[in-house]
Amino acid sequence: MPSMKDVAQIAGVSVSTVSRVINNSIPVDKRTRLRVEKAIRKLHYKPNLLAKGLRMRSGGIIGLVVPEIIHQTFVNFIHYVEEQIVDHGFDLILGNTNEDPEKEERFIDSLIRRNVDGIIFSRVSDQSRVFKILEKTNIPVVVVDRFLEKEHIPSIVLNNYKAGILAGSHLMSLDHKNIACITGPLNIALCRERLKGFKTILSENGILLPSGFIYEGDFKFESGIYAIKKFLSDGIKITAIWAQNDMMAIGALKELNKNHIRVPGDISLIGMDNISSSEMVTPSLTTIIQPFQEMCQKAVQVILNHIHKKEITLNRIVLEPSLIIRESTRPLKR
Amino acid sequence: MPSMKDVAQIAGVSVSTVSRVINNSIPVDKRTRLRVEKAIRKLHYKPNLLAKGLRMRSGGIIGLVVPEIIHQTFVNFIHYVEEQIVDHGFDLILGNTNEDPEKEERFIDSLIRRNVDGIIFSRVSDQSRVFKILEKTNIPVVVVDRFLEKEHIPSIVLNNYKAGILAGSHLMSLDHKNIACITGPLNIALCRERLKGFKTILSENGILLPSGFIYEGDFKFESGIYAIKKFLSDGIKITAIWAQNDMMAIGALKELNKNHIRVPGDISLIGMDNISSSEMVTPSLTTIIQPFQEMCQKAVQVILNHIHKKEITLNRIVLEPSLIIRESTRPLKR
DNA sequence: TTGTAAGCGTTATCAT
DNA sequence: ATGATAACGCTTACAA
Repeated sequence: MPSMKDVAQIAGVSVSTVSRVINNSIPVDKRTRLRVEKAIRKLHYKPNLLAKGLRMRSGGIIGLVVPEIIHQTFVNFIHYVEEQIVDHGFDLILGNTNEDPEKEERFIDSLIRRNVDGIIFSRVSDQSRVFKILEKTNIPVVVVDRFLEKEHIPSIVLNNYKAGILAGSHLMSLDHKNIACITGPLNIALCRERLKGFKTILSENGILLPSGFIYEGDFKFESGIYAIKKFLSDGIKITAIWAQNDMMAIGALKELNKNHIRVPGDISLIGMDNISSSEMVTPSLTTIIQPFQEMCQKAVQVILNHIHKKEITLNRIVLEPSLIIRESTRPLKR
Repeated sequence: MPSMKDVAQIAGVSVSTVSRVINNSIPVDKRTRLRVEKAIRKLHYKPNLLAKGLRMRSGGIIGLVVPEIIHQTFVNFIHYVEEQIVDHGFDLILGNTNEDPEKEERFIDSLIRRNVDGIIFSRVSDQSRVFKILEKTNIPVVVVDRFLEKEHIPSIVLNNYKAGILAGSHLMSLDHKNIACITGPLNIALCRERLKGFKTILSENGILLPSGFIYEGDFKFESGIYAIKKFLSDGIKITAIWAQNDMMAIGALKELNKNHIRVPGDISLIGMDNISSSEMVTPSLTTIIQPFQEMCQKAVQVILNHIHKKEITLNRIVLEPSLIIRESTRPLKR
């Protein structure tokens, strides 16, 4: 690979001039610029990014930390973040932590040592040690899909409370009164938020959500299956279910099918996330949409602001969910 | 961030000694080593990877090029490659090309300029220009899920012919005789291979696959839907279908459901890939498994061999598919 | 065994 | 407007 030196030699100038025409940092004579550009083309010269990154203390990369890759939510994040990142001329280093604090730390460590320009987290745990490490580095950081309570770290989240409201309202608008909920892990704040919104809107309309009607899952397909098994064995009478993500909704659907309970004939089912599978199953799922793309756009924007303006404009950005009605919900028949 | 210089100063040695204890490249006195290690701990020192990469001409990263992120197949690749990569102490830079040659080139370019240690491609086009660029760099390269005809580039692929055999055999073992196939894009060699295997085993057993029984799709959900629509409007009589990936199989399932054709009651359906959705739909899908994890392991192994031994051992690795029988296929009722 | 110094390929500060 | 030169943080002959 040719270096600036080679270009300089061919163009008959010094390396500094080459650097100047490349970054047009300082005005340079038209005729020498032309000579340099010609040499660059001739050699197919491209500046080495490690050298540049070393010198500028900025590696030209952004790190994305996910707790899991297979999960559809994070696939969305990876997809949209990558899109944004490269649009702004950065490269993306991806790290999967598997919720393992040690892997998390190793990855962050590696990023720091690469003079990373920013780090985007999705769904980190509140007590993650990495933030202590990052505090000393003034590397821009943003958390997607999770508020950090203690820290003053910029974050972008969905209005999860509102999601609960939407789900509840929709079901009630269809006259359902015996409603159950399959939640995500309730030690995750956003799940509690969702549930709170759901409960609130129901109770405002005189509908109770007894604890037996709530099943705490873990966002996985199997949770949906177990939830239905539980509801069935408990013998509770319901006509509608909200699962806090589509994966669990699809699990529920599967188990309902197995028990010859028709959706939406006998039970209306609503999910959340609008993952691609949600319109592939039969019946296609009514669900709550998270604006993943917008979330990622904001995340990158926050990072860029931080990089360029050295100042954080807005710490907490809240985006709104919306409802998409498909086949899995229908009015209660009397 | 502290540098070697700082460590050296505190330990009262030169930077070279520090470098030596870190890389234990050359024996160093026990007592000085201890002093250095203490200083390292005290400062929480970690070598800067850009400087190292610059000097060593090896960035400590591996690039992964995918044509699409959302697609389940590539999610699998990303997942398993990441796993392997970090296990071997590298970081992963992810690039999505969207099949756009320009994006492809920009990404490869960026990797080269980062002194990347190796590049893993999945499903590149044969005429991609990047290989010409890469030829001059002697950067280790490996292609997963695609043989490159012209080039002598190491690649790891599935025995797609065998996949066709497996699908066909299974269907015939269930006594099906009127069989259709929904293929991927037939300009992709692996799709032709799959079809060839399928046709071959059928014809060996006296079963023909008329061209009207073949629908060329594009691996997407919608293709499955269109295929069924076509079969139905053409009025062809079939009792079994092989879709060359699960996505299309699920699309087919959806459209069959819509037309009140029961699976597997009226039609047996078999897919390929074993994506997570394949066991979530009802009925769960009989499908052909690709050993994604093994493919990625091999890919990384090939890269590492190339890096260390400077010699390519094996150019083409072929892995075998297997069949998993679930609910969507059953013996033909007479 | 350890230190000195050159070099990896840039950018930035100073002169000129 | 341009050119030396130091610096970024590391590895590695070569000397000592």
